[in-house]
Amino acid sequence: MPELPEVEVLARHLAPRLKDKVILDVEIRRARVLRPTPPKQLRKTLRGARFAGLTRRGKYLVFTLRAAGGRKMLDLLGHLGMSGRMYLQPSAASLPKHAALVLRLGQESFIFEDPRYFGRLTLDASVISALGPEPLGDGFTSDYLANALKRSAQAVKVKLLDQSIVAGVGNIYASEALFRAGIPPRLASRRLRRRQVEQLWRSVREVLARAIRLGSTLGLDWAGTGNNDGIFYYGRDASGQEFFEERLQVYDRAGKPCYRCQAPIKRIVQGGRSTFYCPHCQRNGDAKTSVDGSGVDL
DNA sequence: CACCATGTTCCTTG
DNA sequence: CCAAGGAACATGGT
Repeated sequence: MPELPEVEVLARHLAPRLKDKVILDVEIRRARVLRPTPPKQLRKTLRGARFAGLTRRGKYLVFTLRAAGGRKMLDLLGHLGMSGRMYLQPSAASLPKHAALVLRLGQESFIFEDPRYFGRLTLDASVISALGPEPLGDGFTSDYLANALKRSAQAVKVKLLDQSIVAGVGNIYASEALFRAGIPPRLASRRLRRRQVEQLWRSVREVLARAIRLGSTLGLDWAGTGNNDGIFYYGRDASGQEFFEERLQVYDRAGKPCYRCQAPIKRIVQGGRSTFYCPHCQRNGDAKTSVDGSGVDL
């Protein structure tokens, strides 16, 4: 379930529930997700530690813990990969099939499950330093983006997925942001005009901010027992209806009519990943390409 | 059976 | 040295 908005909503959800909880025991069921931390070290470090804070950086969760007994603080890094989930459940409940790691907190247990085991929960925080600025933070300006794009011949869509340029944009919101900005995904990033960079910069922020807002109001079922399993790309509301208040405009809509112009949405492959776009709304003409250039709306 | 999937990392090629 | 492309990771859904 991962991209910046989902991770952000998850962090907000978990933070107050984990605060001050003590890790009584650690069950490692798939050591692969700890990489590169050795299981023994993780167990020793976490046992007796107390949750102090939870933040997000890019698509990573950063759990801050106070080490057992001492005043030493440590960071535990979480990443959901493609299919990961993290949630609390009653300790007596049975574990999901693909539980990778369980932290026993008393009445409740913290579960990290991930069918594909691409996700991570590790003491190695080195990856964080390679991340670009937070798209919703002050470090991400249109000047910064212009500079980051200006020398590369790589397609702008591929560039948006580069976590060292901006942290947290994934395959879904990259397509969404380009649609909103009216920019063709195959355009070489160095070919963007200044106005397009500006629109892209704004669109990235708007698309992510809207998704966070949507996810914050859904009443998600983090354990995945119901319809709303914490993924809010797709999903249904309480009555089983697909909720569709202006959600995804192009992603996974190949062949369906563009909401803006009715032209069929196209799917192409870039860097081995699907890209969806509207061939009519996202042309490189100079004129009125922006789908929505109005309010900043954060 | 075939193909697709929200992500990252490693290896090869140019 | 760097940029770009592709495979690998592992499982499930359609």
